[in-house]
Amino acid sequence: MLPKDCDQLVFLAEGASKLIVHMPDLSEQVLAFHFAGDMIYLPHHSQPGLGIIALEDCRIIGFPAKDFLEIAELEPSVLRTILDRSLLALQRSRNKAIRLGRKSAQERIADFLLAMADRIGEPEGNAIRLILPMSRRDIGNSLGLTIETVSRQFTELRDEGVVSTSGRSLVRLNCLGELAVRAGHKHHAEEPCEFCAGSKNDLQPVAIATAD
Amino acid sequence: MLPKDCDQLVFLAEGASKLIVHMPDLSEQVLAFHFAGDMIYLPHHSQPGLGIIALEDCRIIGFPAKDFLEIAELEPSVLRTILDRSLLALQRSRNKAIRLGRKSAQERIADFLLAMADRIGEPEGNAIRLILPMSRRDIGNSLGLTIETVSRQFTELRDEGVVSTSGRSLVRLNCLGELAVRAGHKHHAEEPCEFCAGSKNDLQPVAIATAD
DNA sequence: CGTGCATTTGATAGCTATCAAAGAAGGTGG
DNA sequence: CCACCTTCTTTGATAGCTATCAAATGCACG
Repeated sequence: MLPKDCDQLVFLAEGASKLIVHMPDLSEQVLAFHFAGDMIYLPHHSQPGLGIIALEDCRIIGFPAKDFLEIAELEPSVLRTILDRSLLALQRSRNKAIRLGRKSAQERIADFLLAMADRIGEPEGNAIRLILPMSRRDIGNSLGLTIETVSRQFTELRDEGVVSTSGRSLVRLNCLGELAVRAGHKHHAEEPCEFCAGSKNDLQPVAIATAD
Repeated sequence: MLPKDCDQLVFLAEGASKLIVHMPDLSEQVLAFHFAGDMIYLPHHSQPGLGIIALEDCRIIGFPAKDFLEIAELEPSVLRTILDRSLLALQRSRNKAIRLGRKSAQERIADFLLAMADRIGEPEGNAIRLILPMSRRDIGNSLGLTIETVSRQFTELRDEGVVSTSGRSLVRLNCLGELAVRAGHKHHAEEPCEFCAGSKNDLQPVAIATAD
């Protein structure tokens, strides 16, 4: 696909992808997920083994970084935009490092869901609807958890009504406040939503409409 | 110290520092260590709670990012330099995420020591001498480990002759190959050094000269 | 409707955090 | 220069969490 002999600047125009790195043990580690509008810098030269893998149909545009940046220097605003995007990527990477460094499995999953809600969530009343393009394996790989642990955390959140799921990819976040608590972002939800308040002890999770 | 009401660009001219973020539970998380020559971008605006803390006497220069970048746009090569530094920071952050995501305590410590060797190590024969400016607590905090686990891993590496220590801050990496194996970078050391070869089973670690 | 893969669920082992206490290291004041 | 004190580090014992192994269930696709 993309030439791998030099640094690449890739623009993801449409779709969703994962940025991965091949590990010495031949497995792969997910570094980040990317969505429409993202810019991805691939320093093949200083860090071999990087790769972008599509999670669904994508439209991407790639340039050799060297050439692109040389041209961009003629137009500082372009360079500035690339800088801003890189700084955003850095911020996301640091936030991820925090997740991985000192958070439990449930905190990582809750934090992940909130991060996805920010990026690809669609409001649905007081809740947020998510269509996750990545598998449980990818999620676990990205968060430093096994697929089984990811599944158990989803089950727990579902049993407690914080989220609802339908099929493999559709997730509805019923109570962002409670999720933020689970993610360790705050200590107590100020206003428990109807789902959390009711289903914490005994109620079954509400069925989720698959949309039309 | 530095104004915290707007994004800052900080240049560390001399010394060593840690970049931290204050967590909701009032504890702090170490995001990165920085050394002479590093550029650090502090997005106070989009991510409150960041801070730079000196680990030893430092000389630092800080600018409001907005003003600096406006001026830098007039000189593309400057902007380009800042971009390159940011991309380097991104790469380091991603590597750290890998460490935190799927590595054991020993792998994290070994990887950390190799990373420090690259940045502030001084060759000493076939070994590398490190003067660590940060405490065990900072190391653990940075790697997502407790201070006790860090200490246990140091002890193990010391008992096996891979490293020698003297006092709190002086560490000598006796066998980079073995350390790389411990870090999970490769599977077998091609040429075990004198220390590793001899002390793997029974020899005591060699005393380390404190240098004058 | 059957096949294959992803997910879920269950039981157990291993690793690291936590709790507790002893032992160095460095700094201070006598 | 030495005794003391504070802080950091090391060491030990235990509990908790997650990985691992194993098997069942569910979902998508042909």
